[in-house]
Amino acid sequence: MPAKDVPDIVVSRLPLYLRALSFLAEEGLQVISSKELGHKLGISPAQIRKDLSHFGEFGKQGTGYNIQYLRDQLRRILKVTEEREVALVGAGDLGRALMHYGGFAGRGFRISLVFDNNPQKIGQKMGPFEILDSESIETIVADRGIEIAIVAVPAEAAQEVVDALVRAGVKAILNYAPITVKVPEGVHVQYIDPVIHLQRMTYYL
Amino acid sequence: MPAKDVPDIVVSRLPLYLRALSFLAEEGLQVISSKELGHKLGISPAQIRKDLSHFGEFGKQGTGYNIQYLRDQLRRILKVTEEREVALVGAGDLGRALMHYGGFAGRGFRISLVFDNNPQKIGQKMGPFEILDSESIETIVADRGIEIAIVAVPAEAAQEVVDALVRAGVKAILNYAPITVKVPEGVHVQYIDPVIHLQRMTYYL
DNA sequence: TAGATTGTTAATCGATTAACAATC
DNA sequence: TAGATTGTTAATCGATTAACAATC
Repeated sequence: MPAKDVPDIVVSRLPLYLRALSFLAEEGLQVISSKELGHKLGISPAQIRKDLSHFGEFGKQGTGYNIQYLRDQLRRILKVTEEREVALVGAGDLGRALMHYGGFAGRGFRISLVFDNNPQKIGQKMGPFEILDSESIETIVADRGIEIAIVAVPAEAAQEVVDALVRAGVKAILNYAPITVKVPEGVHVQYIDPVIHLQRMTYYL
Repeated sequence: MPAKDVPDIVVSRLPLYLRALSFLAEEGLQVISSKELGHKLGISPAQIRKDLSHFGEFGKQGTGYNIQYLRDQLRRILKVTEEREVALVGAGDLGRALMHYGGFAGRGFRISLVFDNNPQKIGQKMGPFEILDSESIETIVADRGIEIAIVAVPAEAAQEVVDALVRAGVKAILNYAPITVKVPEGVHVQYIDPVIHLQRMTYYL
């Protein structure tokens, strides 16, 4: 359904547009131009128009973009119109923080399973969920048809967890472990490592 | 000291090289070629060589790169040879997780101040630190000469916190709040929003 | 020496920007 | 209508890759 040859870098900006538009819609605003939106995001107006043009015509000459309409279109393009179930692996401090994070709701995601390999933790409650044994990732995640997972385990355990998730049919993994993991073609991985982000700035100090 | 015109995108990859090399050094390996390193990181060998060539000649023909040596050079280039003090703003679940995160030590950073604006929390202990009043960011961070901060507060409070940090002289901000913030020229911001990363993958599902 | 791999140049590829006709 | 802004084309800019002489 989506155009087959949209550059990844264009896709990577769409969530930023969506986030800004959702905020503007909450503020009750109706319309925004590429110029104004670009100013808010630090992106050129031409780039915003070009990015959106890969998916259709969403604006109106002389006026700009209807905020609610464009937001809804972006949700559709990014396939986050419904909340998708997410499996969380790792019930440490980070896992707990993610569990309690209020920012998933309304943006397309809902954590609905939590796994850990620590016998002390398995069977205990974290938030509304019972912590499940990591050994059961493959069967339970597959049964539930979950396609998205968040990995919040130590580096040493990450590849093994990712392998289990892949076998369970997961296609999108957000990896907090500070290691590059191997996945087969067709499985997507995004990385969050705060130290990497910090080191990207210290160069300029 | 660093070459003035190294592209940002090149700088952004250096921390990934450093992370991989540190891991390889811990494993006790001595030497690696651009081909092998590229394979581990999913980056072309030519790109690794080109990236490094912006900063000097670190390899040896026919052999590759001495792992410890290149690691040390990257630490120097990225200015993470010493541990730098980091101010953390936000003592919620995420702030606590960051506080307890063991991954900063040895990679150039050490959280050394924690702020929050909640009177219930101010004065309490979190980890080894007393939680300080956000009102005092400007004076305390400036006094300590801290240049790096992590913002882990709700979106509504983020711009205000960032403004205070900038006034305190902070030059590098890692922002976990789901909002694009305005900063003056010369102040660097990196963003971590798990939902953005997840939405970058749902497009492909 | 033969084999391997670097550092670098030139070619290719792709992304961003500028400009403007179309049009609301 | 006059003014504003889109969608798109073409030009520019920049990044990646291929190729290879140098050399360990």
